[in-house]
Order: sequence, then C-alpha cells, then structure tokens
Amino acid sequence: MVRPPCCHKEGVKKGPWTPEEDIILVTYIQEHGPGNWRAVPANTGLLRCSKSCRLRWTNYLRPGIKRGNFTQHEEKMIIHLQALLGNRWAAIASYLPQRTDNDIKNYWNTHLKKKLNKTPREVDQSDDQFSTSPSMSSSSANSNSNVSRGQWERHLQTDIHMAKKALFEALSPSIPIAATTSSSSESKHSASVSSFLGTQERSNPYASSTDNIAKLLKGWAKNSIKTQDSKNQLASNDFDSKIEIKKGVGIEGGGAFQSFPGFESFRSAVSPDEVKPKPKQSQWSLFEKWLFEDSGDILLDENPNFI
DNA sequence: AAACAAACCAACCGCGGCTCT
DNA sequence: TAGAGCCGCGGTTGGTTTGTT
Repeated sequence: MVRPPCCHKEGVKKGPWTPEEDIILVTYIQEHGPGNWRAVPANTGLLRCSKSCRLRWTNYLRPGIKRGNFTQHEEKMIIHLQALLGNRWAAIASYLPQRTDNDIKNYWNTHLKKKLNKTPREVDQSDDQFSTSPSMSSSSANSNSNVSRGQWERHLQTDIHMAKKALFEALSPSIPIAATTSSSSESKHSASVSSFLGTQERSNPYASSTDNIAKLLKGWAKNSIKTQDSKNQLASNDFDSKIEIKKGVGIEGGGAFQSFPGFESFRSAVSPDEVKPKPKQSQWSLFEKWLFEDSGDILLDENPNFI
C-alpha cells in the first residue's frame, strides 16, 4: 500500500521549533503524557505533524536528556555497543538513558567513525569486530566468504566475547578506563558534569539552543520545588507540578522567556538520577545478567575487585 | 576582514512493524 | 484475514557555527 507522507499536508510547519511551540508541546504532554502523537497537533493547535512533535519531545524536550560533550566512558560504551548491536541507535540509547538515539547517532557519525578510522591499529580492531559481529554489513560478511562457516562462527564467538569484555570494562566504573580510541583527553571530556546541563559552546538559534529549554525547564522546576516541597522529590517524568508555572507565566508573550533564570538551580534540584527513566532499570538488569553471566568467570579472574 | 571549508546537530523523510477495526 | 493507520527507527539533509587560509 502507498501511504502518503504524514508531513505533506497543507499548512504543516517545518523547520526549527520556536519557544512557543515547545511550551505548547511540553504543556500538552504534561497533561496527557507522551503517546497518541496524532492527537497532539489536533489538540494543541500546533501546525506540526505528529512525527515532528514526537521527535521534538524525544530528542529535545523530554526530561532527563543529557546534552553536551560525551564522556570517555560514554564514548567507549557507544563504541562497544555499536560493535555488538550495529547501527541500532535506539537499542544503544537504551543503555545510555540520558542520551537520545539521535544524539548518539550524530556523535557516532561525526566523531567516533572518524576516530576509529584514524589509527590503523584501531581500524584493525574495529574491523575485526565489525566484520564478525552479528550486526555486520552484508558486504563485510562477503569479504569473509573464503572463511569456513565453522571458523567464522568460532571467530564470531571470540569477538562477541571480546566485545562483551570490553563493554564490561566500559560499564564498570571501578575499573579504570584505559585511553583507547579516544584522542580527546580526559580533561576535554571531564566537563561531563557541566555537559549534563547542556552547555553548548556555540550560540545557536533557538531550535538548537539548550539555553532556552533550560530556562523553560528551570522555570518549571523552580516552581515545582516550591509547590512540591512536601513531596520531597520530583518524579522522574512527572512535570505535572511544573505546569503551574506555565499557567502563571502564560505562553503568550515572548517576553516571558526572558524572565526565566538559568538552568543551574534546575540542575541542583533535579539530579540525573531523578530524571533517569525508570524502565531502563530492567533493561540494565537483563543486560548486566547477559554480560556478566557469560564473561563473569574470566572477567572476575581479571578483575577480582569487581563486585 | 573576507572567503571558504569543515564540523556539528536539529529536523526531515521514508520504511517497517505493530495494532486496531 | 486483510487493510488502514500510527508509531518508532535509521538514514539523510540542510542550516548554522567554527576554524582555517
């Protein structure tokens, strides 16, 4: 069947999102929750297609998103997860709950791919992983056509094991991460704390500026802290209280945005843990189980201090 | 200071899978 | 069971910023 693209309707706006649109979208989602995206443009009056709304929410407005530089730890995780899972960015993102698939994809395409291609040794390593991992491309699979299936499977097992091991190392905070593929120094990435807050060095128009979103969220958070003091904490995805500030400030009048202070107090008010999506926990458990049960014996031999 | 190139990233597009009727 | 519609994902594009000459 041929389905007309959802965004080809007349009067559907494209391009960068405005603060007003963001507020409308966030407000609606606070009230109704994410999902049923088709209803969002209809119910909010936004001149955006449902896809665009979902994308804006998941990649930018959703609470708990970490922006800015990737840490070395994250970088390593992405490399190894990519080796294991291939370009399944959503799956990879599920192990980096604070990063969006789009962010990871962009980072891979703009940074990591180049890095891995830079040093021959790393290329060899990554080629090994990629050419024998389950996620390898058909072209790379063909390049091994002269290798017998048995050999290839043994190689595959070995590489999966090695990838697991590497991933284990990356996931384990107690084990020092050796400077491997990253050419960027720790100091360069040590700004992870500040990067969590989305410090973008570049000054961008609104749509690519975290500042404005930060201001918005900060405003909501600030208000919610006041109103929810007795509740003692912010629910991870619960912005119900934050909506109040919207009602107070109003979405009309761009000047309202000027009144929002910086993001700092939002940072202090909402810790990364608090905004971490809940469902990831079970994924972690399964993943860790898979990771550790197979590699655990060897890994624990090598890292007796773990656990 | 201007022109050009490279890097970056938000957003779009189209496909596949799932759900509902 | 088949068709229609929606959602999510991955690939790609295009605008903006930054760096270099």
